[in-house]
Amino acid sequence: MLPSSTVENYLKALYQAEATLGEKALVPMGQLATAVRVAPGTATTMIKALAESGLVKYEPYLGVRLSPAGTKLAALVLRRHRLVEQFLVEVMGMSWAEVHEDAEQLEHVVSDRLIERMDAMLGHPSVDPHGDPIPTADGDVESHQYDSLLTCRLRTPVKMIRVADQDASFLRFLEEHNLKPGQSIEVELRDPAADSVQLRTGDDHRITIGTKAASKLLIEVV
Amino acid sequence: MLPSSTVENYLKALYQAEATLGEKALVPMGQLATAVRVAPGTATTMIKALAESGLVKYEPYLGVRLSPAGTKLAALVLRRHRLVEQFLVEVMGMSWAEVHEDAEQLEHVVSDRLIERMDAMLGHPSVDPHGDPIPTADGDVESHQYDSLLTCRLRTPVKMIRVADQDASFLRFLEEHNLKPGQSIEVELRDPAADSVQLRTGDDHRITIGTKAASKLLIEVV
DNA sequence: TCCTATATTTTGAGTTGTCAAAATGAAACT
DNA sequence: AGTTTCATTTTGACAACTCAAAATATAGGA
Ligand SMILES: [Mn+2]
Ligand SMILES: [Mn+2]
Ligand SMILES: [Mn+2]
Ligand SMILES: [Mn+2]
Repeated sequence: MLPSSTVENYLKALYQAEATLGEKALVPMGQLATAVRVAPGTATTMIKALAESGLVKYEPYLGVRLSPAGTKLAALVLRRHRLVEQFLVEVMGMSWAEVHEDAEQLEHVVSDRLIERMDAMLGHPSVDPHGDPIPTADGDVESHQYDSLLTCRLRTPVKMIRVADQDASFLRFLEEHNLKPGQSIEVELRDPAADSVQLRTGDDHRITIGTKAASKLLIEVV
Repeated sequence: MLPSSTVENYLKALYQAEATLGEKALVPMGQLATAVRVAPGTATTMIKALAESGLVKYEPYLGVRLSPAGTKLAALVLRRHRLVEQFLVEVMGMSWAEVHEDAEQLEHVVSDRLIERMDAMLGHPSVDPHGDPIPTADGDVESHQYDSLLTCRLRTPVKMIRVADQDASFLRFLEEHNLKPGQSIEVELRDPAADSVQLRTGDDHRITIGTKAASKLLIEVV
């Protein structure tokens, strides 16, 4: 049985939760329910079924973890999602702020044939428009641990790598200020009292953003 | 409530059945059930629900017909289907023989934004790769009545316009012999006893096909 | 240890879409 | 008119997914 879109969404949510929570941690049911926008009891029911079919390991009252099979399936959904996003931006000229919603649906219906065609047309990209890594067709991902503009050293040239947030208005804001993967940046000042971070971008613009926003902008020292 | 994929498939099937059956005729439940690949009783249940929501007119024991609202909805599904097919062929370089299956799924999830973007990239095409007309965004279609290679005059130059069959292996066969919309053709001979039709194509190839196949190739006198 | 706040599971129910098989209607043929 | 045939509808059931609200478990504080 090939997984329904619903199942794919649960698996993908778990995969992404595990990625931010750390490998060994169990994902709490509440968090999963929130992620897939469903009542807590609904998530419990679904997870028991997924455990039954071997896609997750379920520990009542503690949480869930993907099994190896579930992890692979989730990675393939993520591969489709990200390749579609990259395609919508690079080939169809859509804004990186608006591709997420479309990809959320398309990820469940694009065939292998189609997704591999997109991959080829894009020259086998390793990251999507937001800098998120694209899993291979076998489900392997290269996952780095990046610093953010909140944690990196001050007055040190860094390069933006990835945005860890899909919110459309946030992405539009970033686009307006040229804060996209590849951009060179320096953090000039952090003001904990003001909850703010002052940046200078490679094209010599100054912007001040909140610490929450800064933590979403992942970077690498040049 | 926006229609589910299931509802969209029923509406589209009705639309296409009405097109071949003739405007005023009711579509028999059996034919509809076959088209959407469902048991007869299932179609009855579904149609009663659609009648309830005003998308079809249902005459028990006689058949169904789309309401104006249902007709418009169906035309928009068909618009998405055909624009997607055209996109897959023209932009993604896929074969016209393999795009139907993908379009069958994509037609239910491509957003308005995305479909209009495709339409623009393709230069607002009026037909899809099989020569089927693409409805406008308001649901209007230009529907001609074409002769086929089975009904046209012998030894008279005609131009191929449309293939009235989506079967992949048939389409591959046609592709192999360059029998695509736009191709010039002449029917040299029809042999009712042999159930065959002999053709000469514009690029001077001779092919003999069955009458059933010939009836699927729609043409226009040059 | 007892109590309380919070997360999780259970229960009962509803929706959508489906089938197989029985019942029924319409039509066609003696 | 009576009977057979075929399409259609009805019935009863099930699978997948969901919710609200009640019941229960866990963990942290008193
Ligand atoms: Mn999704
Ligand atoms: Mn992304
Ligand atoms: Mn479809
Ligand atoms: Mn077509």
